[in-house]
Amino acid sequence: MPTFGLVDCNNFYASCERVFQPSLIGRPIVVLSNNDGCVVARSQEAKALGIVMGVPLFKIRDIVELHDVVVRSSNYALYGDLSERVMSILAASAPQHEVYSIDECFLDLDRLPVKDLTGWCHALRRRTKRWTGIPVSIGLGATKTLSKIANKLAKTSAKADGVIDLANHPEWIVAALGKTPVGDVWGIGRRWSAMLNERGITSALELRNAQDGWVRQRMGIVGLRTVHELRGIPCHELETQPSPKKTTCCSRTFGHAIADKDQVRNAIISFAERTAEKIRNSGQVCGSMQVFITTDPFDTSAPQHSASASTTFMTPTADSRALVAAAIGILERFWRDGFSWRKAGVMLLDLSPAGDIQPTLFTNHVASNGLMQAVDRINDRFGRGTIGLGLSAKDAEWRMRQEQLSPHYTTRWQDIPRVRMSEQVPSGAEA
DNA sequence: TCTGGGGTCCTAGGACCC
DNA sequence: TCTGGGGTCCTAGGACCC
Repeated sequence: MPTFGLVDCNNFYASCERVFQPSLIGRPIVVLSNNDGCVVARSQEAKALGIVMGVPLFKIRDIVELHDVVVRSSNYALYGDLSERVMSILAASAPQHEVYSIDECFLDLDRLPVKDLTGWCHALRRRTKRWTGIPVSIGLGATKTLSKIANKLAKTSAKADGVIDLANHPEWIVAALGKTPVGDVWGIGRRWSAMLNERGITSALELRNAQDGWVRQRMGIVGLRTVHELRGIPCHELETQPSPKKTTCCSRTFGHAIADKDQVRNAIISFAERTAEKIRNSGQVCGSMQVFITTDPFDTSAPQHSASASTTFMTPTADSRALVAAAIGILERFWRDGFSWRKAGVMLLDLSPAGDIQPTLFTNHVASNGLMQAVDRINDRFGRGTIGLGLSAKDAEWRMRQEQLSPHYTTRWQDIPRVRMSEQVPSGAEA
């Protein structure tokens, strides 16, 4: 029987905010989405106040004021960097591992020369906390799905102290599944949860006991795999090699709706530049591109419309100039006056390794690659957007709001925290 | 007033082929 | 009158994840 471990950082974004600002410990914190729109992360204290995931900030203004909730814009530079630190500790502890998301990592604990797995997990928790400041919980199970459930229980059970092993305690499984709402099972989202509830299946245990044929018919092969995983039959392997992306996307909701074509074009241009940087960074080229714009679905008084179109490249490319030109061309094709646009995006599709390009007679890859490499190096060294195609204004109206942004403590020299020494050191000394 | 962004996989149906 | 069987590829849409 395999043993999967799932390490999950507790309230990750909120915990990151606390690492360099310990005065936030014990206080309710919410972290907002881009544009400071919705709540995307909450500290335990904020969850206890009844603030739910995804709620728009303006709907919880009263709670925020009444309980003095700390509000932060999302600081992905900080979260990404702390994530890498946590993951490197996990990688050193369990060589066979899969970084599953910014705050989660699956571990293969089978071949570990360890007798007391629970003790080993507690030690790993302590080490991660001490070295990074980030608290984690660890769940163990015979499948990924079961390790997810174990992890969730490890977070909520006071007795568990952050670690629960369902793999070596099969006698706990029925109770664990019985108290897990079916919607909390990995792979069961809102739609399926509602459908299952309607049919009297409310717990993970009831889902585990459902008939295969029925599950296959209602939820397809994907749902059936989840049910098998609940029974301890692994259907999802550990993926130790991150697989290359097949698509990539850059999209934004604008600060406010925009009717002016030039401004929308400027936004599209910078999205196209950003996606181009992304795929060059991963050593890929794209075979086709899609551009889309939509009006504000929440503004019921305004006429609604969404438009999108795509184009295919004769030779796959990652050249900013080619991608920006293509994006502008696509926008021209579907642009319509008379609407106020609220969101736009550029998607690159059919990504493939840059080395696989079949050159044609009509493109000069060597010159293109050299220029793009120079651009990327300059931006890497002096900051994103230092140089570009000179078409997109820095202070454009569509740029996102980030009014509560914490410093980039670990990734920007001028933001490095300063530590003031205590009395016994001459005043003014800083480290 | 104010509502995120970036991905994956699967399936059904249509076009087309022999 | 009576109109097969088997396959591929592509796309749009729906479900899910963090």
